[in-house]
Amino acid sequence: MDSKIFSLKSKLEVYKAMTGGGNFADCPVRDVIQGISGKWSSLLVMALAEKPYRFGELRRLVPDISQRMLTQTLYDLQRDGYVHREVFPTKPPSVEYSLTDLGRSMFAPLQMLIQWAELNHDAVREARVAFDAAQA
Amino acid sequence: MDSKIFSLKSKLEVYKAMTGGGNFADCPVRDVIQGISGKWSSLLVMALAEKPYRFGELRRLVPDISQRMLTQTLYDLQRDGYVHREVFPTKPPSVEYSLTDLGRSMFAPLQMLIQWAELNHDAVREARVAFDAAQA
DNA sequence: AGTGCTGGTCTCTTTTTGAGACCATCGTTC
DNA sequence: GAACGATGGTCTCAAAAAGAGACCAGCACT
Repeated sequence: MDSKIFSLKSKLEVYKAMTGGGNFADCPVRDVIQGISGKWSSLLVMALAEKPYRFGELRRLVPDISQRMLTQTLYDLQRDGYVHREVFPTKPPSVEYSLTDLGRSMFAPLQMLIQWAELNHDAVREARVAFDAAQA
Repeated sequence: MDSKIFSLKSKLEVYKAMTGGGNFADCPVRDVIQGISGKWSSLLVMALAEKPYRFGELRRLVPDISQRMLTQTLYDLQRDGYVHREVFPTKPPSVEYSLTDLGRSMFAPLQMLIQWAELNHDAVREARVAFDAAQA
């Protein structure tokens, strides 16, 4: 792990990085973030961070993903270089998905967000309840 | 900031946290993550981390968001407790959006991911090009 | 011959998103 | 005094994305 990702920048610097210096569209950072902010991407990266999985295993692990979205999300993750796909010539052929080095390096900061969520999901749930009560 | 979010857990622990101990559906961590993994959520949190903004300012800052999605994403962020909405009785009324304490505490780990993206967007772009070339 | 497992694709329906018109009110301008 | 712009939205309709489930080929086992 490169420790530089832990060296905090000022909010303004981060802001400029994401916006591309004042222009929110056509920004590479935003492009990368949106690539991993899909509904299933982080979940699959998380699963594969534990160990490599085969297609059917992932499907059983995440029961509420459709086969279609599993195929497509894995394809997108592979295209962006986070996931490696390997076909084994068994009968029938089996396919194993695993994180690449890039994927593992991305999982490190993602883990921070997951830990935050773990510590704060109560606060979020309470905020929702309070908000819905105030609306009614 | 609670420094505990920086104390790394094992991958397996994180995995169990997100899956709810083996069950990927009905998991509070996953619920929170999916709430902030929408297409526009992180972008708006980022903008508001710099300073509070008014509705129209956000719209001009993020030119490719529709008014409809801006309204709805801000509503969702407010409901989950990340964003505070304040109406000022000017003529016509103006509305200011700002991060709550919860929103600011969530922005800290999000920032890690943004920094990772900033450092690695070249690698991702190259992976895409290589993948597309291999497919053709 | 029938059944199951593999990792998908194809089609159809429902949900989500995007594009753009419309709205009420007030201040300013012509 | 009538037109215009700015405020922060909502409403409708079209397009895109996602979910549900049928289907497929090949081989093993019974």
